[in-house]
Amino acid sequence: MTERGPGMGDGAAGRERRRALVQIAYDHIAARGLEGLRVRAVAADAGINHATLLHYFPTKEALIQGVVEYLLREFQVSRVPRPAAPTPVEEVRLEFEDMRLRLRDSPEMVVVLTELVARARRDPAVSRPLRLLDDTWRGYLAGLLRRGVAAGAFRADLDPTATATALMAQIKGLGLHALGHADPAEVDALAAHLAAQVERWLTGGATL
Amino acid sequence: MTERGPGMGDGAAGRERRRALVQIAYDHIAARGLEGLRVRAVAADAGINHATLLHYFPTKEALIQGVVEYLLREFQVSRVPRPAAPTPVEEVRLEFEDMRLRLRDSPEMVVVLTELVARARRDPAVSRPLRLLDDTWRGYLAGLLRRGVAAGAFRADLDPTATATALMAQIKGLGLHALGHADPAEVDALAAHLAAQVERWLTGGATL
Amino acid sequence: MTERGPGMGDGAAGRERRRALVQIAYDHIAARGLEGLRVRAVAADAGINHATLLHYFPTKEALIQGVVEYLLREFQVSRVPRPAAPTPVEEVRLEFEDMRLRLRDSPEMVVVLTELVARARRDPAVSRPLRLLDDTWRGYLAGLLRRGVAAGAFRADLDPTATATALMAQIKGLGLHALGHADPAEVDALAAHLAAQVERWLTGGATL
Amino acid sequence: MTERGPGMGDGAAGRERRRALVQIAYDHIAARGLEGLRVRAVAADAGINHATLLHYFPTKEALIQGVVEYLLREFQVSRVPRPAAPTPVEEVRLEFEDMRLRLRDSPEMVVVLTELVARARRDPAVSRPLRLLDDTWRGYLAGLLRRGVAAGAFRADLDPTATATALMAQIKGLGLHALGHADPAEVDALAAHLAAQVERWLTGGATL
DNA sequence: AATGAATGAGACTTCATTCAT
DNA sequence: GATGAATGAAGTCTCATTCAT
Repeated sequence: MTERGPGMGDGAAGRERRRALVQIAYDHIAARGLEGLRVRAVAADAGINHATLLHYFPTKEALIQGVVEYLLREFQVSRVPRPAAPTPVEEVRLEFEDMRLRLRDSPEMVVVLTELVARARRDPAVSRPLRLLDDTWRGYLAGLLRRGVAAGAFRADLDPTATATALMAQIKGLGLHALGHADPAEVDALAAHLAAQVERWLTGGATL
Repeated sequence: MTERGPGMGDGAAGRERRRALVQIAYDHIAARGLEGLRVRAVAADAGINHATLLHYFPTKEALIQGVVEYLLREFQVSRVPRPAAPTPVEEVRLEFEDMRLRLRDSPEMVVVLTELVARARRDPAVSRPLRLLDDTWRGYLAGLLRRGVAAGAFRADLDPTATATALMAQIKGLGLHALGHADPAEVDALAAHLAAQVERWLTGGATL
Repeated sequence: MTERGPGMGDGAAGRERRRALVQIAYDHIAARGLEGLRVRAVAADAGINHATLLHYFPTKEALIQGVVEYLLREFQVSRVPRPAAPTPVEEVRLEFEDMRLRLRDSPEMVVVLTELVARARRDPAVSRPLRLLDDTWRGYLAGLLRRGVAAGAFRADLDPTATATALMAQIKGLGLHALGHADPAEVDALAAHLAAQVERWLTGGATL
Repeated sequence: MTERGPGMGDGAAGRERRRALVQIAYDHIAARGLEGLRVRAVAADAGINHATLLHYFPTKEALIQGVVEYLLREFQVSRVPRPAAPTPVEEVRLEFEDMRLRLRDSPEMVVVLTELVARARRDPAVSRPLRLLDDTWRGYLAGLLRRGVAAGAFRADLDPTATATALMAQIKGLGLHALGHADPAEVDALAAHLAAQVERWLTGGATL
């Protein structure tokens, strides 16, 4: 995905160094924004010459690409482990819980993601993987909802895709709102509120 | 009298030119991001020397500050006109409608806002007015909800403040999601879906 | 001497304003050096628009010229009043006393003078009046010495002009040294020391 | 390893280039004053890009600092070689000779020094090393005078420190005066005159 | 693989000066 | 006489990138 010269950073040591550089760049973006990302500063933090960094990532854009990939991987990893046989309702609740825990334990993740979303509008190299992430996520949620409907846990007239989209928007809203309001208690309350509201919608009366 | 103090560029022509410059800067941010904002480019688009721009805004930050204020004003202005005696349910629905129309008619507004939210984390001069906007909005929504409860339109056990916060998060989520997904029909559907879900929550699920 | 447009600042009020501006410029040079002299800052301190300043001094150089003239005038004025019938020895001593008092009461004068001396090397408009000041001073001192020789107060074999030059160099050295060493007691001691040394030279034995 | 830290440009070639840049900056200051020092012009004269200069001196101030250090070194170097067993009288005379030769052979040194003295009032980074130079010089002179007194060459009632200070002031005065009066013969005469006067003071007027 | 040196494009800002009103 | 607007030249500094070693 990233441009990689032949033999460049392909050994085990090379891979490790690339990983370390991405991690540092990620931290820098979290702290100072994409706007404040400096190749020299990242290299300095890694204890290497900035020209050496460009051996691993031929360009600043390539480094940012690395961060995007890293972030997407982290998103998969940081999901709370699903219990063996969760109910559909439980599974939806865990989606909010995922975001709640991320906001509590690694808010930088949300910060960096927001930075990337802002840039995505001008940079297909960023928007493409981000959209891919969204599509994967929506697919997962829609499936989950469909299973819930089939199992009778959710209303029969539910539109799985539209509801999945709404779910995502609400979770994103939770993240965006938390970004501007540091109080963790408020964030937890908001997460609970949204989860409850969604639950009522999913399981609620037959009307629409 | 004093140099660079207030009072400079305060004549009618001066005010107008300041407004024009802010408008241009706003467009630039929408198109290229805060990161891509260039004093020279803004001045060039305004047909003036870039030093002249600094006559009106002594620093780039001041110009950005001007954009922030402009945006907040626009937010007030771009609300859909409320009917004479709307029902509480109608009023809530109009909140989603506001965002939907903004996303349709002036998506840059949401783009610029997202840029500012990202920067707000590092710049109190941006975060302060943004937080003020949020507080005002929440106050308005909470009042609206309270009136709805009093009028018997909403569930009696509603927590107005928490619900107002959730409402805001959902509307923000709508905006953020729309940023990444250009299809207007999908955005409209999402807005309708969220409004319906909220309505069910507010009214207790019986009415529609 | 300064360039002055017809009718510009020639009335009584105009002259007074010119004087005030020069005074402010003089203070600025004393505080921040010629290097730090700003037309706008001077105008601001005078409570006028910077463009108005340029009505009185069409250019920054003209303003500096004004300061040079002002300084030369001040130098005449700040001499200690001579007693009715001073002895030649007394008169020489008063030359050191003049510098000592200036260093004590208006050190800016010496500061500004040093700034001008430094610039004089590159600016004939400054070096010319400065050289004039020196010549006048030397003429005065040589005359004084000649009278002292004639009166038998000084050695007969004194070279008036060479000695006048040496006297000036020593007084300048006193000033320059004081610039770098703030302790007034040390400066006073130095002045006394130099005066004593000169006196011994002027009145001393017949040898050379 | 770290960016812009010490160790950059410390190879033999780096040291040499730094030296060359300082030399050029020194010449520029001599010719156009500190006020007229331009990073770009220095780089151009060195035949390098101005950004490359900032690779060696991260800031203009650092370059000036380099000039200060260079000047102080030059001052030590440019002293006339002392004869094996000079008399104290001879040693004092050589102090004036030092300044005379500098004024004749490298007047820029005095020019630059005057520029720095003027700036020292506003810049501790300049005033500190300058004061150090003065203190060293005074210490040397006081020791010299003390030895002369001990050897019976100078008056027994001499105050070594005060006299050392006076000596410095006179030599500075010689330099400052020479700055404004280009005629070398006059400068030589002045140096001789001051040396003779000082000598009479030191020896009590009897010897020569 | 790693480095230090070098570069060029460009950013923001400062400031004396000019001009129309 | 006075002002605010406007300008252009110039200045320092930043930064991603290239290159020789």
